[in-house]
Amino acid sequence: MATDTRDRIINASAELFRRQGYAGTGVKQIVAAAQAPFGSIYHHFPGGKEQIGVEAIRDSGALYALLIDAVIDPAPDLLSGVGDFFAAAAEHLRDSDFADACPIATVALEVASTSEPLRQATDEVFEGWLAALSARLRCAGADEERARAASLQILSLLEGAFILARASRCTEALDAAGAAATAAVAEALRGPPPR
Amino acid sequence: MATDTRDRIINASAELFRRQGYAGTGVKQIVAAAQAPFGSIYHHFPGGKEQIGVEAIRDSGALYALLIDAVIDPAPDLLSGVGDFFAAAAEHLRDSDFADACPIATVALEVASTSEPLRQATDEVFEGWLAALSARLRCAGADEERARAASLQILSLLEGAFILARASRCTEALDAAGAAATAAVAEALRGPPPR
DNA sequence: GTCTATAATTTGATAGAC
DNA sequence: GTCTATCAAATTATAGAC
Repeated sequence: MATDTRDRIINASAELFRRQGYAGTGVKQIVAAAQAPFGSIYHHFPGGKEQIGVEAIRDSGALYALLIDAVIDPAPDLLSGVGDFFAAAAEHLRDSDFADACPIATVALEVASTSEPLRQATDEVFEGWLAALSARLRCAGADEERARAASLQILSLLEGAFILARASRCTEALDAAGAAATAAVAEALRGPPPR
Repeated sequence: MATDTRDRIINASAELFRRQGYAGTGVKQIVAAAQAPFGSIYHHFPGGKEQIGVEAIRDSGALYALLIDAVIDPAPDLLSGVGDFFAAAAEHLRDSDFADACPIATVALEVASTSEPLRQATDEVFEGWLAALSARLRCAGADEERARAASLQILSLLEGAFILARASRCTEALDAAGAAATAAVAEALRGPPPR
């Protein structure tokens, strides 16, 4: 199939970018991992490495959004769902020898000041995740403003804890962050405090 | 002076790594920014780029620790001190056109799975910051366990919010994270809840 | 010891044979 | 349309002139 090669290239790129970053991953390394001939890169992606980057970021973002659904939605309530997600993230990180954390965080930091197309792609992915989180908080009863703030806090906690966990090769930070994230959910659902 | 060149190389490297990451910064770019001749790199740093990386990470870490002191210690109490730090971080980020966030986060993610010496350097820097935060929380009355957890939460919030802020070119995430961080401080100082 | 010139390799990208 | 051979430029690193 013709598009099969294309998919393999995107998947391989996404995985490599997640672990080594954008600049640290060469196009040759990508085609080797995707078991694709070198020239096919520029047949399927006329925009070269940057186009691959944009598509890999979007693809990773959509896939991770599905993961969020899959872990949070089966939980009895949002509070435990968020807690479950941090626990699952910690487990997956350990199982991957501390390689697989956020699929786009490394690239996001690398390209924030060096490539507008890539920066925008990471921004859109983050905003998508935030919208999904925020919608769930609103469904659970939080008002718009609190839902947005809590979503930002939860995602910040997750992303920051991923950094500390990968650097220390230990999931302690994810445990602490998970506790703070569930606290943020509880706070958002508590509603405006009586004064 | 002989060591002056060395310092300029480290300073220039630290600045470039902060904005573009480790893999995205070439040795030639470093010597150009440091206004140093190319050969002097390997005179002062026989270990090459990786040695420069380790020293730049350590140097950045020590400098940022001083900044933490400078912002938090003048505050009337730890709670407002932590709040001040997030506000100062947001201002500095805006002033640098969203380039200057955490000095080592980008590198930390890049090297976590690719270079043990660099990974260890980032780990030590993070642990140093956590120790400084934890000591302040203990001074303010938190017990050891709560001080450690709150420190991890605060640093995770800061690092994660930096990612979102750089990607979105907007400091909204830092504001939300700052609020959660002060809440974490308050929680840690509240002591064990009566049961 | 400072620095230039260059080595050896790898980078992203292209041309053109099949 | 698939893939090989190759390009020019950039990469880290070294040798050796001064």
